[in-house]
Amino acid sequence: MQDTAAAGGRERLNRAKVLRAAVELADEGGFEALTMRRLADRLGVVPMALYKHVADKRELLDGMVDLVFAEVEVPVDVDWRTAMHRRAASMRLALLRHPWAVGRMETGTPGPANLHHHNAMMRCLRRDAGFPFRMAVHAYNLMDAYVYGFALQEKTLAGDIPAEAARRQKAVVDRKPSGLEDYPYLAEVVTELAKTGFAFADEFEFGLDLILDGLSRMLQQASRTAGSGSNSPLRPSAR
Amino acid sequence: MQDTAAAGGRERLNRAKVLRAAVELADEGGFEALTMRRLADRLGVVPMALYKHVADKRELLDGMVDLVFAEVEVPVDVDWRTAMHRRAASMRLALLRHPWAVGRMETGTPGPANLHHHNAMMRCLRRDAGFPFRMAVHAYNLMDAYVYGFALQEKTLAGDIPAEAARRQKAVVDRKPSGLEDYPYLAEVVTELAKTGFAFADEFEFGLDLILDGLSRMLQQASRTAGSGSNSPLRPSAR
DNA sequence: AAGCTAGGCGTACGATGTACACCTGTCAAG
DNA sequence: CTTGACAGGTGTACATCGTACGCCTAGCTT
Repeated sequence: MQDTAAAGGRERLNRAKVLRAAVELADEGGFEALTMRRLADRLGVVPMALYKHVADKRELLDGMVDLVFAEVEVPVDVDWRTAMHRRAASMRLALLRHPWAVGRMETGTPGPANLHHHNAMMRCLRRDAGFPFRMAVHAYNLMDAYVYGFALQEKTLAGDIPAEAARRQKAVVDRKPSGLEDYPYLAEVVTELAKTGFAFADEFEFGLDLILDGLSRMLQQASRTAGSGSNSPLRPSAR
Repeated sequence: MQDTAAAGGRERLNRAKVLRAAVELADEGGFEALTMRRLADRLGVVPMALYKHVADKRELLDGMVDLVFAEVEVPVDVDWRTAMHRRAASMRLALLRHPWAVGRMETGTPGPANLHHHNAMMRCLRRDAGFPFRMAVHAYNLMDAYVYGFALQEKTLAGDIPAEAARRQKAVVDRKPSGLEDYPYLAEVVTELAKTGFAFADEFEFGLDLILDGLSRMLQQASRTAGSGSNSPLRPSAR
């Protein structure tokens, strides 16, 4: 079968197929499962054949990351706050689908979907919301840091591979004889969250709403003081 | 000289020395420079000698991460807000000194410094600040997500290896003929920040203050409604 | 019909983590 | 003082990784 496929008229490979297969492979087995050899196997091809479509593994990763960016929506024609809320939620879900992408979204050479995404974000903040330039940069950085950081924690605490998370919790609980008794406040967290569970979606919403609240408050304040001559305070409360 | 050192009375290795050398190596050359062989070289020893002190590379990394945790201060005997501010700044600086640790602080098996740190954090939030349990968890998650996420961006945009950052900027600017002209809002960011520069420290403070503002506002509100019978709204503004 | 080229194949090399067997200096027990 | 156990350094070897280099062939252009 493999011979017939190799000898007969098999579909030709192309860059898009390689990238899609790579994403699937990484989704299924995690980042370390993504190997040029395994990727070639999955495509029914010899490892070196891949190099006719991607320059090297770094470029392959760049392409994969851009596919993830393409999955993230930046809504238009809604007020900036719901747009930012939806895009943050959308980014979180994309990173939940592709845990291997966490921490890699801004590395490597940015692809077209990446550039489009960032441009749409800045347009929303500047034109739609009306943030002054520096404040838009601040807002963007803050939101991105939160989303990426949250995705990172969600991945290491719950996701990637479930067995890993279980092992970690076990390691904390079964800590020698006394274990957590030296750490009463940590013990509270472990026992309490073991009872009630940990809802990442709610957790995410909490921080996101708090941040968006702060930003919109600051935006109102900036537009209020815009008419007067006072130099507007662009920082939250200063110390 | 190497022979004499090998033959003569060289200092014995121990776990702490191995960990310290590993941190130095990763600090200097980045994560991918940390190799069992190179680490052994630096210690004047054969690769397999390391395995008498660490079980494998994963355990080595666990130990290294715990050294980073040990560098992060959680101030006591100050009000919760300055404590949290100082600890966040301290964490950011530690991750700036050790970029390889970004995204790895909560992976692997937690070491003693890690446990101590988390316990101290929860103690500050629960006992000193007086947050109710769920709110303390929310607050901790929010702050950690922000700090880790910010460190991630700071590392990929500025740090790790400077040459990398320069190459990235170049790649965006020299984008074929038209380049950024399809992305006017992105272009604004590139040109504007090229002029004025990008102060990560200020950027960090902005987001941190905004978050701490939100948390302290929420804390006041929670303690105000604590006396009355109303079910306290533990969420920022809910949509 | 001729030959150019895109794209798949095979072999090979250096780097990596680490299993396994060995050797040796130090120190406690007899 | 001898002995023998053991902690700790050594050497060899293997599977797996990314990828450089050269060959081969099908199919399209001329």
